[in-house]
Amino acid sequence: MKNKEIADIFYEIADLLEIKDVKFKPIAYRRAAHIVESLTEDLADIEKRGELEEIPGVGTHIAAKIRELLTTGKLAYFDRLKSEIPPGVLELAELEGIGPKKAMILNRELGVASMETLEKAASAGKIRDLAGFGEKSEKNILLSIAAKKSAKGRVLLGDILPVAEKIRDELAALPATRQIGLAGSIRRMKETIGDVDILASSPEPERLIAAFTSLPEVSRVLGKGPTRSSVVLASGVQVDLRVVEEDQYWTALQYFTGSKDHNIALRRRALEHDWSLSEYGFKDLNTGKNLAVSSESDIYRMLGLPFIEPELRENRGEIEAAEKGTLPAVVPYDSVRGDLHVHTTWSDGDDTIPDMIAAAQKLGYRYIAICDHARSPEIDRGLMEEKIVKQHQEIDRLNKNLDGFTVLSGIECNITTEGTLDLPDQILKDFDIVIASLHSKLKMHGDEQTKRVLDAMHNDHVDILGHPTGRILLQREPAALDLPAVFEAAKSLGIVLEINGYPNRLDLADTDCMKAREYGVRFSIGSDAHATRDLYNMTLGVATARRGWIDERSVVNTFEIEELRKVIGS
DNA sequence: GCCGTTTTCGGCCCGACTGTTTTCAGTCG
Repeated sequence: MKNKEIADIFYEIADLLEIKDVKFKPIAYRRAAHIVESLTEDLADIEKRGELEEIPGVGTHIAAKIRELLTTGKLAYFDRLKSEIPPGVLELAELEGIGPKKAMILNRELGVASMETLEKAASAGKIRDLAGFGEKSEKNILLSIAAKKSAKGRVLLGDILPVAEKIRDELAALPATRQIGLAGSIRRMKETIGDVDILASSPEPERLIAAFTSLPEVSRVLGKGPTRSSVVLASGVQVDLRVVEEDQYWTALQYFTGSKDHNIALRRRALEHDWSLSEYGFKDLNTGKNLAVSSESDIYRMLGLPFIEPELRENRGEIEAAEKGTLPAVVPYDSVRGDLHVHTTWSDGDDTIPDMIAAAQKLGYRYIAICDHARSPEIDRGLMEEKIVKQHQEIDRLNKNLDGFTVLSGIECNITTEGTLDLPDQILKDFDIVIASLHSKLKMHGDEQTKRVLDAMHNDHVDILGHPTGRILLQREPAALDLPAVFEAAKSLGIVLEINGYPNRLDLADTDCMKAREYGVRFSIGSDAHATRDLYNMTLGVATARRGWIDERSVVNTFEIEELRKVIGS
């Protein structure tokens, strides 16, 4: 049984215990689940060494449950819990405004066990008579059900980030606004976003909130108070605005950036100093006085820690690493010198090579690698061999007239089901850079899939493994690869692993980056641009690398062209 | 159920908003 499956069971146990109104255990299970999920080693291996109990958050009882799951694949305690909770109650508790308590009351009093039966009961006016409910809650339940039905759930960071930035900028322009910034998961640059958090300070919070709720993008106002408001956009995305006093902005920004687990860990730490940390600041519990803070760095410094970048705040060991001074200096957004994965009209791109050069120069890049697709059964706009010669002639011609900028001739090859590439070696040798990528048969069995990728990596001409797992966010699971074997091979063969910045790929994923970096491999961040506007995907790729704890020297496209050429042997 | 340079027992992050109440529970983030 894999770590992820065990973590999921612990998460569900936490939910079930919460429904049963058991105190504190849900926190313990959730904490254990979170830590298990972010381990870089298999629980089975840790168990073999008898070191389960040394995992933070895992004590005698949870360790025993991990052992039971590893050996039998089942957990009696989990099965018993499930049998004690009426089916459907968990589903009810997922509705906005319904928690464990109300879900249980609805089930007990009305026999409601699904969204459908709840909708019927609400429509029939049966809910308003229950103790603790009223007409308003009945109406809100119907609204929540409608919202749930139409909700797309999480959205891609790349889709929502520009929208959020626009709203932020609109509010920033108001006279009532002092400081303003994005917070929450969007500031941490998580690959998908549930809702958007915006934090502001203002001497006139009500005025700011009134402006916010009447923005043209807003389709429904969920709540509106003197310090916070929630709205839903026409796209179905929820946006929360909090307004605080100016001197509370930094602690509030830290607080609302999260993650929740990161904050809980920080607050624990604050309590060790007899301080209470909240969005309103530090409070000395002995004197009752507030401690001044004038930046986010101040908060970390007071807790004896260096500043922790928002992208790292996931409670994946960043606090411990910060404490030990082993936190990596993650790759800066402005350190990228070029883009190594760019398509053009030569294959399935929308813009020409000169267009892409001009756009790249605007971004301050020193080079780009044109990596159009090779012709494959899967890619019908890919390049035939005779066109490759012509493309190289164009690139040579363009390079002669460029000063301080280099166009590298590259190709994105498809890895065939047999683990070969779709171009012969005598052609591959003429490229500066060769990316090998999976585009088809992503559901192959794990052993076969891994062999296929490893075989391709053994081709001497391959420089980069493109979007290594082939996942499509919210759509397609990653291929069942033995990633440790791939990382090992990348290290020994000198193959660079791509962090693909295309909004629905972000592949390698942040957590895979964290694992890969332990092997000492190198990465390239590529936009996979199919048009000039896509070059901005680089930001998403860098964000993913940062979330994966990758430093600048591990990313080859932060190198100047001479050093890059040495790495890719061109 | 976990954890301990103030604890092996007694804590476990903390505040806003809503809708139900007539002082507060539940939910959310």
